[in-house]
Amino acid sequence: MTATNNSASDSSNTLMVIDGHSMAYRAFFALPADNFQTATGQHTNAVYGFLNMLLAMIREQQPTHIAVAWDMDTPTFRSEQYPEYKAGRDKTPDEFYGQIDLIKQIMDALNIPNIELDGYEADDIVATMATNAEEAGWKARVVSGDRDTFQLINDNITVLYPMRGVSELPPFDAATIEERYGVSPAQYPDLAALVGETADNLPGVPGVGPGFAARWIKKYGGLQGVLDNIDNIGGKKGEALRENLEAVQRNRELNKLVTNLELPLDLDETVMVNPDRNQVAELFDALEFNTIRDRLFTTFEQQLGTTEEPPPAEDMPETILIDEITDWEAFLTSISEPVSVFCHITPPAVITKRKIPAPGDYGAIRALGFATSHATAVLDVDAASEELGQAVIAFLSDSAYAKVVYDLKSILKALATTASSSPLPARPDVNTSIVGVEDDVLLSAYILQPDRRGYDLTDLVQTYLNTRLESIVATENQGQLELEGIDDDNAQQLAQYARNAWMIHRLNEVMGEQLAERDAVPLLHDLEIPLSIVLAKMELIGIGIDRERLDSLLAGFTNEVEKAQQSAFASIGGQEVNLASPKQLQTVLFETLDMPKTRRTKTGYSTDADSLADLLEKTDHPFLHNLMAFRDATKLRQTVQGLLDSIADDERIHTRFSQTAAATGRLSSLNPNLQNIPVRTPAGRQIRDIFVAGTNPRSDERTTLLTADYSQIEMRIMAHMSEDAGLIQAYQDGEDLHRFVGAQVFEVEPEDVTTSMRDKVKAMSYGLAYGLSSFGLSRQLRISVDEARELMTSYFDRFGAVQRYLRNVVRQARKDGYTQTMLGRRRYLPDLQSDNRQLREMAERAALNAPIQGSAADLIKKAMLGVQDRLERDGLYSRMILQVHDELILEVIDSEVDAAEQILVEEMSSAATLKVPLDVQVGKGYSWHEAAH
DNA sequence: GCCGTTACGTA
DNA sequence: CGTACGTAACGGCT
Repeated sequence: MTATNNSASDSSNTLMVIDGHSMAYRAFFALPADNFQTATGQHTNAVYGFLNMLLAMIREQQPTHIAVAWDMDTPTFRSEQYPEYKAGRDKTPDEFYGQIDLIKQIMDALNIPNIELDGYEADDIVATMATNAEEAGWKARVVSGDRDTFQLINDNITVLYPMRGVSELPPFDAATIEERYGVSPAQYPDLAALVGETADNLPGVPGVGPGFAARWIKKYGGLQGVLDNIDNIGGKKGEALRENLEAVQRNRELNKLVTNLELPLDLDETVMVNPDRNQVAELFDALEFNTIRDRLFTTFEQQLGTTEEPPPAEDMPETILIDEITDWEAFLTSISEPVSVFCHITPPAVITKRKIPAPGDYGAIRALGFATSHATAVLDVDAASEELGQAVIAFLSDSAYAKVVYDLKSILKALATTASSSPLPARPDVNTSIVGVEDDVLLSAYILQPDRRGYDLTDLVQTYLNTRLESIVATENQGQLELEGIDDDNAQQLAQYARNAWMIHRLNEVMGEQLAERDAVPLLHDLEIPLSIVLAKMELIGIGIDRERLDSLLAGFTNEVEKAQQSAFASIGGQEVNLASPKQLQTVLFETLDMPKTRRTKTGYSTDADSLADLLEKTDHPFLHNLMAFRDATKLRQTVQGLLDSIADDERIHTRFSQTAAATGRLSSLNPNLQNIPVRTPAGRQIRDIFVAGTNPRSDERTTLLTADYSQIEMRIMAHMSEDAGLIQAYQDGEDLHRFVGAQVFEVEPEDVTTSMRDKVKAMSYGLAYGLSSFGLSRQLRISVDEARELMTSYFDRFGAVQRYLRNVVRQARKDGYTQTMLGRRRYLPDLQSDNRQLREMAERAALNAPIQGSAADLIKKAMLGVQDRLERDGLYSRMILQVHDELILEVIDSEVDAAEQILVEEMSSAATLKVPLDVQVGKGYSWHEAAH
């Protein structure tokens, strides 16, 4: 965007210049600070109010140019002339702290200049700019809560003055001033000088208000006239005027705004341009601003004349439409480098009632875009001949052609299930459907930035290429199909797919370089990409479900919910409240029943399980017991209902493993989440019992579930990384770790370690990797903070290397800016440098945990590749179906149980060679519950 | 309908 | 005032 249409003489230009501090301060008092706080305690009410005001002003005033003027902390000519100037003001509230700086950062991101000038106030900058604008033949709009700016008003300059907080900013023109004060704008400072300005600590003439002052000014034509006739003014007020003559003259000098400052930038440089979306997104993420984000972009787009034209694909080679086999052959022969392939996958059907994708539906590939550095092409699958379809399939499975894709796993799944009637018939063999994938830019982005929130192609293009992809087509990671910004014309849609392929091509170039720089290429090539293929298989296979038992569980839990609810109502005298509403519960517990207050939350007092347990101890009220039973039962019912809704047509559940969700490198599971199926309570374990061994398509044999989990993987990784001799010895000797540690810490013989001792050191050991504090430990163990502190001290006395390691992890992370796992997976933690203590300490705990949790994730991912490879190479029919962080679940046919078990143990325990053994425990059974050991 | 909050399941 | 996740319900907002 250039300023070509905004030359300095253009009379259609409107400059909006804002007195930043004045507006921020108004916004601060207009919105409750308590309601605008980030998780880390930074207040944002002034920032939010300011932005809202800014957007409203852009919409209403439609400026072509914007600038924000700021006061500096340094003395001004006014304070030098009159030291009491602005003295005696109330102290700025603590909650205001930091908000000015945030606003300035946002202005930077919006490419709106922040202007400040040593020795002058924002007002003077505002005055100079408005005057300059007028001289250039522009209009000017001054946004300020300082009435001194009224003196600037004329035909071309209007002041927008905040009323009712910052929600209304009516324009003040000459008529408004005349009407309100009875003087012209030019005379307003005369009036103000007589009346005085409390806010600036400028007393005027006692007893003289705006009314009298206006009358004098009218009569004598201005302050000068008043002073010339000072002896003709009678009465007490005349007397007072004569006595305060100096103050009035001083006031008039001080409230005169400077209009001829040397500014650090030209008017033209305030032209509105597009915001830096990345910077805005980053700031808004930190500020937890979500709804205002779109409003901001829309406002800017509308004001700037809608669309940013430049197609994101500068330098993009011309696109050819492939609709004949000869086109395809010509395209192929021209290729001498990896081909970027974009697959347009129709989104799966959605169950409208619950807004979830239909279980087991992975969509179909309807179009493909292709790109290399010198060619782009697009192919409409529906319009393709069978011959052309076959040619594409051959290309995809040909390892001679290297490929770059976005979201390999989704493509493999769609390809595996596309209807056989399509020119692109189903390619159920995930091993061969696409071969030669050199990069999946989705996975590359994850490795480069594992704590991003979204990895939509649009977002990646924005971040890495700094361009916009107007609309792109949905895949698994994007959610929905929307083609905004282009018309229905099929050709245009197809062109978009080619552009997407081109973007993938360019992303690959940029990201490939970054990955190479940080030696992360093996992590992509040898771990994440092959894992994507394994995960695609696991998702396609799914896990067997005993629907009948699940149905009866639902009935049982529903019944329990009902019973608990009735008892709960009965125990509070028949009052019917919504037990699922924390708000209503608060009323019952803390008002009706007048129970002691619990932990504070944002909206009142906590009613979580811990708090209820505390209350039960204190009050022994039956309502609490019933409420807890209700909570338990609803949670279980909800889990069961969720599972029932996710059963696919093959009577199995196909969870989706997200490979890009967890910042530490772990997988996550969704739709449904099979990584949080209950296991601790008997009722919960009933749910594990409905996950069963199902039928194997290649065998008539009976099947069994085999589970294998790493024993204390994170503790072992800590022992390995810290090289703590005691811990390593204990693991090598195969001792009961917690008993061993307990014996050391409490200085008793291992056989004399009591359950209570063991529990304490166990909690401590587990807590270590999370950055547990003595306070946290005391809470968890329900012991005093002193006792917890003693426990920690004697723990670290015995295992000093662990403490040194943990400290060192944080220190190194602070130095490097990131942590690293055993396979070199990085997590960047900029907050380690934050001034905000809460933020910084959170980052420190994350730094502590990330290498441990992340290395464990690395290990099991590596093990999964090993297990899958062995199963296939050994020709087994058994299949890996689930991963739950430190556990793998296989569905094996009975004749392969021993072989599969051996593979699991071997591959999992050899995933890495540590200074301690990697113990793997295996269990088998018909159900997941039975297979637990 | 969207979104933040609260609550709770897992490793 | 212990890390990492996903899901669901409520209730205020648009």
